[in-house]
Amino acid sequence: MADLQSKLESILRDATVAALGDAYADADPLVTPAKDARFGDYQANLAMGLAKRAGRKPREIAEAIVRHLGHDALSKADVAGPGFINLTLNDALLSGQAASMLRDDRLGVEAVADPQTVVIDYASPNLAKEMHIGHLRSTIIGDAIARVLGFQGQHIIRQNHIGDWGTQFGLLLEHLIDTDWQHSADQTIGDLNALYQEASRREDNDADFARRARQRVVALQSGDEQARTIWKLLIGESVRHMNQVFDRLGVQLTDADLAPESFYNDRLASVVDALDQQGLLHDHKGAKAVFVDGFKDRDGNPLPMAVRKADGGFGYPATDLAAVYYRIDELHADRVIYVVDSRQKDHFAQFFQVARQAGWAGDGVRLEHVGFGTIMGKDRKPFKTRTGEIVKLGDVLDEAVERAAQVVAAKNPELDNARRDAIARVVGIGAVKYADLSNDRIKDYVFDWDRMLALEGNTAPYLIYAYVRIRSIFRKGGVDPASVAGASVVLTDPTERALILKLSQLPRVIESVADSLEPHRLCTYLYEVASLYHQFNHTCPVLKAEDAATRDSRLALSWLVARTLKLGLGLLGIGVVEQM
RNA sequence: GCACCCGUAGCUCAGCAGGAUAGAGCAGGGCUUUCCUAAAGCUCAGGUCGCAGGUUCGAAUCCUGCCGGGUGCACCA
Repeated sequence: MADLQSKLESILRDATVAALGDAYADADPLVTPAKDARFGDYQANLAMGLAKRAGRKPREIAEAIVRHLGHDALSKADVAGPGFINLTLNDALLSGQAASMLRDDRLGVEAVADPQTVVIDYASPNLAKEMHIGHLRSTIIGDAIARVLGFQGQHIIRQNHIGDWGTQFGLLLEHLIDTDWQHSADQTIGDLNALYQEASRREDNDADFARRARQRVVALQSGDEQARTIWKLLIGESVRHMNQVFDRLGVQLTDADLAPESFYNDRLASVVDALDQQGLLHDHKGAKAVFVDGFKDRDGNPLPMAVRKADGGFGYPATDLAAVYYRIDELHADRVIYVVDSRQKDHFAQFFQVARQAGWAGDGVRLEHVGFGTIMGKDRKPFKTRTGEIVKLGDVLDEAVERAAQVVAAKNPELDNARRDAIARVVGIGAVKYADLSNDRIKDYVFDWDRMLALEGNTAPYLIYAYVRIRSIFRKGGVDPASVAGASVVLTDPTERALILKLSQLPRVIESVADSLEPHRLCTYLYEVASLYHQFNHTCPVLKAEDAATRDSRLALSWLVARTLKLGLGLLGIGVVEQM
């Protein structure tokens, strides 16, 4: 099922060739949804651009193309302004489009013909510390991207590149061994957090401790039994905690997706050797480093990327290089996506270039850093608690659910506690995620409870409410959605036309999110759908429609909206509820 | 110092592979409920799209230079 815009593009292309000749077969018809309903449904903007090439006036070209349109999909096509071609679709075509979307469980979004293998590296917290607000964005943006690409039919490989191997473990291990720590079953991540803070403090104040901690890392990485035993306990507890947070967030990451730094330990040497053999390694103050064109340090000297430190240990670039090699060579990635804070932009640019220079990433492989900005407090500084501490992710989720429960209780006091709390979990978590995803990811955004839980505007509660309203209609009317799925959609009101046009744009939106890796585009779209539905709802009675055919048509249209919202929110990792 | 990102209405944000009078929510003024949840809808007011050049038939959108704000430039990830 081709989407409307594709159909129009093909119609316009044919007309352009008919009007101007075969030489114009490659001209992009520049079809876009009309900016204003007064202009029609779609517009084609190619005439102005072709004027110079064809040596004719733009309006003349537009008129020639329109004369050759003569297609029964269009009820109207005319030329306006400097040469815009305004197109109005036949009602029958729109009805047909609605009917075929109703029949299609993918709502008109075709699976890609040639699926790619896409590796997505996201969440990737450092272990041994409790998850905090800084982990939110990577986790949910990455998850949304994985869902969207997965829905397209791409082969998705999630990689949670947890930091389980770095210096923080040296500190923690040394401290625990020092204090004769005994593991017990009821220890939690909170205890680990406290222990880590103690260890950090000692590092700052005790040079000997710091030295021993560094040695402990070496011991761990070379397989020392005592270190390994304690390390496994720490990792186990950290992963358990991480999974709890993922579970609450509704993130699709499991232990099967774990790709810890430690996993690459045995591969580091060979990766570094490979670079050496290609002559890419150079000495830098005793360390082995790669120098990448275009990167300079503060003094303007070439910037080294140390893959092997002077003490023989491997730097984090070595791990990243080993990982990208593994992902391309063994996982056969066509596309590797890193969802990481935009502050690491230079680092990614650097090692992507190394991967290309080393010949690991050929022309067919896309390496992409999906950067994102910082979550700010109302003071426009990085979001902290009132006392200036890092905000724990668990606390944020608790508060979100609590606040959502209050909002729901205020609006719908009849709900019993259990039901209200279940709704609050979906709405509260959804609100946090949506507030994040609906912003252009590259920008910083201000974390604001009131705004994210507001019932109006571009928020999760507004979208979920639109869904709830539709479910309520079906409930009150005692209508089984399956019974209207085959109904023919008739157009009686402009809002119905606007809705169908909007709904039919879903495939384009998905495509644009998949390409730009910007989930906020989907948010904007869903908000427009919900907003149009409320307008439709205001002017068009559904259950009390004038006749049975209109009623069924409107029920069918409502059902299509509900499915679009549910699917779209689902692709963002946000759930819906049946009532609220 | 060098590099990158951001700068759109009072506030929070869309729009930026160029297209018609720049959109939304909040806040402010006014209105709509015999009708499925008024958690809605309609409407008025509000903008030198940071500034200045350039490219173009056409620039918030592309290019250059400034001015603000932020970030990065480790043998830490």
